[in-house]
Amino acid sequence: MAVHGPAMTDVARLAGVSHQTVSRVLNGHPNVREQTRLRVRAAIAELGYRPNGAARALVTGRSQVIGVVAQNTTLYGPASLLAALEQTAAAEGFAVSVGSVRNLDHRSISAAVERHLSHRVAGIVVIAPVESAGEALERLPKDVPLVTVDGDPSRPVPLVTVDQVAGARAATQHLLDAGHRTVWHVSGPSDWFDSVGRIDGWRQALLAAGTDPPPLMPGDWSAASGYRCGQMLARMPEVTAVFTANDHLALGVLRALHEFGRRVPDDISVVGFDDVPEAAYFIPPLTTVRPDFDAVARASLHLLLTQIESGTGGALRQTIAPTLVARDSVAPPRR
Amino acid sequence: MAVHGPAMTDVARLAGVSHQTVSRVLNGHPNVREQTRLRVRAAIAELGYRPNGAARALVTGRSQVIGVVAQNTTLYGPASLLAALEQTAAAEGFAVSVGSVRNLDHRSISAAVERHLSHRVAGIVVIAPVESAGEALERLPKDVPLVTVDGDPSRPVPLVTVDQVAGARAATQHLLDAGHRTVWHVSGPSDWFDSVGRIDGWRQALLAAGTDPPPLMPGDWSAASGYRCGQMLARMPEVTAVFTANDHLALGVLRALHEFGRRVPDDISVVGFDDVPEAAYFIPPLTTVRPDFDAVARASLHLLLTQIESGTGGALRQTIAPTLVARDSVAPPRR
DNA sequence: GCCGTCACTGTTAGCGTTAACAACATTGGT
DNA sequence: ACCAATGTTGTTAACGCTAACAGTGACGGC
Repeated sequence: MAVHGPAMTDVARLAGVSHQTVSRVLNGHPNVREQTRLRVRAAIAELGYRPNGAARALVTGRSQVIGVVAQNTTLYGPASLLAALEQTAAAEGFAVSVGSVRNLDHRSISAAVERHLSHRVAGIVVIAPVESAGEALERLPKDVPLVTVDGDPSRPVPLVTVDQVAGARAATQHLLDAGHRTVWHVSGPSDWFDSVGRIDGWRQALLAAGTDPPPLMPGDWSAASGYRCGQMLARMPEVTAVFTANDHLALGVLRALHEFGRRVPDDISVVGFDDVPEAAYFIPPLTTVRPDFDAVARASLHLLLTQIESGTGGALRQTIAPTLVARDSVAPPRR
Repeated sequence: MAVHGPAMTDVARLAGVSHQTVSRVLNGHPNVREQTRLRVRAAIAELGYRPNGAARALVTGRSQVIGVVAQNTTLYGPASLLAALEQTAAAEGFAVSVGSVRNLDHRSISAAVERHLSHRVAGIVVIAPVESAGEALERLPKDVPLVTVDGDPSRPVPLVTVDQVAGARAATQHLLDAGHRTVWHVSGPSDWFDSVGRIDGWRQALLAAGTDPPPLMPGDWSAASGYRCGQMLARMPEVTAVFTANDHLALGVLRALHEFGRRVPDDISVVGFDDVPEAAYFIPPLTTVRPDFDAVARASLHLLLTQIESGTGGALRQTIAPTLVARDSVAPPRR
C-alpha cells in the first residue's frame, strides 16, 4: 500500500466495475446487483480499503463529525455528558470533535465554534451553562445545525436541559418531608443556569410549604467553597437541613460539619446534586439528585440529527427529569 | 453567501488576485508582496471567509485533527488527560477527535483507530492502560504517527507515562518514614499497567526497608471496592498504614474505617493516588500522590507532532514524575 | 545592452469522492 | 415484435484546495 492507501478506483479496478458502483455499494444505494455488490465487498476487504472522509466531506459539504463545545471537561457533569455524547454519536456513525474552552465568554465560544466550522462539522453541540454564552450563539450562521445543553431557556435556540428546578424542588421537599422546618441552600455560581434553576426550585418548594427561604449561601461548585459555607452553617444552631447545588459542595459541607462536631444526619441533614459515583461513600452516604446524562446526550443528538437531516429543525427543546436518590444523610430533626 | 460560504476564489476575485495567492497568504508563504497580503487579508475579513479543512485535507493527505482513543473518559485521570490534550492541541492549531471505547480489547481499539484513520487524522494518541490493548497497537499501519499514554512499557511504541513506580514508592516511603512498620496496599485491577506499577513501587519500598509486603488487597478503582477492602482492613488490629491505588479507593477505605470506629490518622494512616480536587476535603484531608496530567499531555503531543513533521520518530518514550502531596491522613502509629 | 537571477504572481492539474446524466440490458404489456 | 418502464452500470463534472510549473518584471554584473 502506498502512503495514502488504496482509493476507490483501485477497488473498482479489482472488482471490474466503475468507481461509481463502488460508491453505490458503500452508500447502500439500492440499484446494485447482488452479485456485483459481493464482488465489490470482496475487493474492499482484500485491499483493506477505507473511504476517504475528507473527499466525501468536500463533495457533500459536510463531514460525519459533530463538534462539541464545552468548558471544563474535568468536572463530573460535563465529562459524563461528553462521554455519553460520544457513545451515542459513534452508534450513529459520527465522530465527536471536542473544542473545550477556558472561559465561557463570547470570544472563546465563537473561536471554538469557528474552529469547528472550518472543519465543516455536520453539527455543533454547545454545553453552555452560563449567561455570557448565549449572546455568542445568536450571532452564529443560521445554517449550521446547533443544539445547546444547559443553556439559556429564554433564547430561541434548540435546547436540552436537565430539569434543575424539579430536581431542586424534590431535594428540598425531601428534607421538608423529613420534618425540617426550613432548608438552607449552598448554591453554585450565579451566572450558571444550573445554579439559577436549582435556587429557583429550592425557593419554590419552601414558599409552597409556607416558609420564608433563609439567606442563600453562594458557592462555586468546588468542595473548597462548600467547606467555607459549611463552616458558617456549623456555627448556626438553628440550621438542621442543607441542600447543596452539587455533591462536591456537599463534601465540603460534610467536612466542615464534622470538624465542628455537628453530626450528619443526627444534627444536620444534607442533600446534594449530581450523584457522582463516590457520593455513596461519603461520610455519611449522601442523599442526592441524579440527572440522567445518557438521556440528555441522546436527546441532544437526536435533536441535532433531526436538524442535519431535515435542513433545519426550528427551536425545539427538551427537558430531562432527574431522580432523587435517598441515602443516609437525611433524618428527621431532633427535638 | 451561499449555503457553503465563500470559497478561496471568491476571496481572490474580491482582492483582484489569483486563488493561489490567497492560498499563499493563508499558509504564510514568504514571496507575497506586503501590499498584496494586506489586500487579501482585507478581502478575507470582508467576506468572512473560512478555509475548507476538508479540501485541504484531501489535497495534503492529512487533516489538522488528532484522534484520541480512550476508555472511560468519566474517570478523573482520563478526563483530565483528555482536557489537557485538547488544550495543548488547540494551541498548535489541531482539533481533537475523541473515540472512546467501552472495553479495551483489540477489537474495540482497532475499531476506534479505524474510525480515526478513515477521517485521515494527522496522528493518534491512545490512552491504553491495559494489557490487551498492546496487541491491537502492533497491527496498526506503520505510517500513522502514534503515541501511547500509560501503555505497555515492553512494547516498541512511542510511550508517555506517569512514573507509577516512583509515585507508589514515595507514598509507601512516606508512611514508613512516619514510623509505620509496614504498609498495606489496596490496588487497582491487575490488568492495568498503572496498577502493576503502583504495586511494584509499593513492594520495592517495603523490600528496601527490609519488610515483607503483607497480602495485597485487590480493588477496581471504585470507592465501592475500596469500601469492601476497608471493611477487612478495619477488622485487623495490626494494620496501621494503608496505601490505596487511587483517591476513590481511599474514600471507600476511609468510610469503612469510620464505620468501624477506627480513626484516621490516629489509628490508621491512609495515602491515595491522583489528587482529585476533592481529596483535600475528605475526612480527614487525604495525603496523596499527584501526577502532572498537563505535563503528560504536553509530552504526548510533542512526541506526536515530532513524528508528524519528521515522517517518523521511532520508539521514543518519556516519563513524568509525580509529586507527593502531604495532608492530614498520615500520622505516626500509636504505640 | 544582454542575460541570468530573484521576487512575485498566475495557470494548470490533480487529490478521492458524490451527483447528474447517459447508456445499455431486461422486463412486461400490448 | 414493439415501446415504455425499470434496473443496472458507466461517464463526466464538480467540490475547494495545494503543488508544480510557467510566466512577468526589475535588477545587477558582464
